[in-house]
Amino acid sequence: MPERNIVAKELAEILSVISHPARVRIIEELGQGEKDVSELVELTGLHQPTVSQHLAALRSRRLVHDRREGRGVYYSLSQLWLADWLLDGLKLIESEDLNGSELAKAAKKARRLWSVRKK
Amino acid sequence: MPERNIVAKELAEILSVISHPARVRIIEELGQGEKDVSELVELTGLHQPTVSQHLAALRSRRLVHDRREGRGVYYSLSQLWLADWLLDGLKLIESEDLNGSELAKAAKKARRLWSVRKK
DNA sequence: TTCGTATATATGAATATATGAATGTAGTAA
DNA sequence: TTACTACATTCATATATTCATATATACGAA
Repeated sequence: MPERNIVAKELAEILSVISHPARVRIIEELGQGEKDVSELVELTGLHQPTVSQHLAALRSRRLVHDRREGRGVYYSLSQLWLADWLLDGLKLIESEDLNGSELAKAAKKARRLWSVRKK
Repeated sequence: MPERNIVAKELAEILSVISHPARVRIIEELGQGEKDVSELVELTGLHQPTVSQHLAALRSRRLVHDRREGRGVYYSLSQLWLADWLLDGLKLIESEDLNGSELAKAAKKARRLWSVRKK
């Protein structure tokens, strides 16, 4: 079944672009709406070049889209549901150690925080 | 927001366990139901030690559960919806290059194949 | 043009991950 | 016990990622 292997490989590649703490954070922040690099730097507490590098990785897979306006470059999710899909994945953490571990609680809280889409 | 960072890190860690072609395949195969190592070796065409290593990775995050019966060790998904969730992620491929590229077509086909849960 | 701000890219050292070969262990049958 | 089958682990090597620093580019204002 070479077809399944090809698709599995592609999917794995996309997932590995996503599977980095900084990139998860960026995706969730962008789930709240378009932001420019400075905002993302501030929100994540990372160095600007680091943020740019992660954005480049996300861009390379077209997970995000960029738009230049004036001095800033504004990023948004190519598909807004990506953030929601990721949030659903949080359930993996929530039930991982079954009974309300600290981590599971944090995950629930984060899911609540992030799933509110601010206007 | 240290809470978000902790959760993002955890989620990223789980995603990186998943984000390997062999592990995606294994998860999807297990989405069809419990299988022992030999079956997985045959289905994926990988060497047995390789399959065992990937299973160990998935086990370490409790994404799969193992059960010994006679000679074989049977694996199953800790949460069946994990396979479905992953399949939803395939939409990322399907829409990535917009108009029906070969890859997008393959992804659609794979999603059909895998989303049928055999009895 | 020059200056300042915002963002991107290049480099290199540290670290992490993957792969394949060899070996180890657990159970079954005789 | 021995031999066989099924599976797991270890280790060495190869390869890839990551982060910080330095440098480059793009644009607006003056």
